[in-house]
Amino acid sequence: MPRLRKIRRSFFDRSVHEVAPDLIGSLMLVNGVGGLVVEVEAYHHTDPAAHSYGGQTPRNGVMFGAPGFAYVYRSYGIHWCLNVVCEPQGSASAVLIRAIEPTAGIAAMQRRRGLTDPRALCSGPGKLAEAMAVTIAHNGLALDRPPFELREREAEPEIVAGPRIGITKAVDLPWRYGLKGSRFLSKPFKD
DNA sequence: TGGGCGATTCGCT
DNA sequence: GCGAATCGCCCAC
Repeated sequence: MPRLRKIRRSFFDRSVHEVAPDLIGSLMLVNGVGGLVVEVEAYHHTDPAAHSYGGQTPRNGVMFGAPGFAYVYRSYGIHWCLNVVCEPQGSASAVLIRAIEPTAGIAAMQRRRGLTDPRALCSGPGKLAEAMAVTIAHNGLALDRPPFELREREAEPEIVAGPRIGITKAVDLPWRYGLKGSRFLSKPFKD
């Protein structure tokens, strides 16, 4: 397997609507555990569904900082969700990582998740955070340094888009992106 | 200081 | 398909 090019922090210094689809197919590892990104969602600061929409708070502070850093928050009081901050500093926009196709450290993920089916390990934002052991401790960490490792995809994949999941505002915006035909999505895309 | 809510998941029907 | 679990965050009081 050829050595994949490392994703630099400048990769994220672009519109979420460019970064989000460009992340599909890339390799994301945390302490060597992870796989290929197959599903993401874009959250723009002008978007009522974005955490940053109502202004800066202690929770979402990282979103207002520099691009290329991890924004981690707790969802429903139970799960952790991993985002990557995008766009020029201060625009408070991010991409939520929603699903990953496991390729590395599968045994560790199976142990953390308490199940073995590879398709169930990372098919949802809370699931992949648990499988990759992402917590609030990762909030604000740079994505181009350990424990994170991101590598560019080799070829341009076929990408599908659709409405985002689990939100109550701006529900019609088609800002969910996925790898076409992937069996590792949190939910199938409607054709 | 307190109540409502949420970028979810899982088990049960 | 539906609803409970579960708790940090945030704004109103």
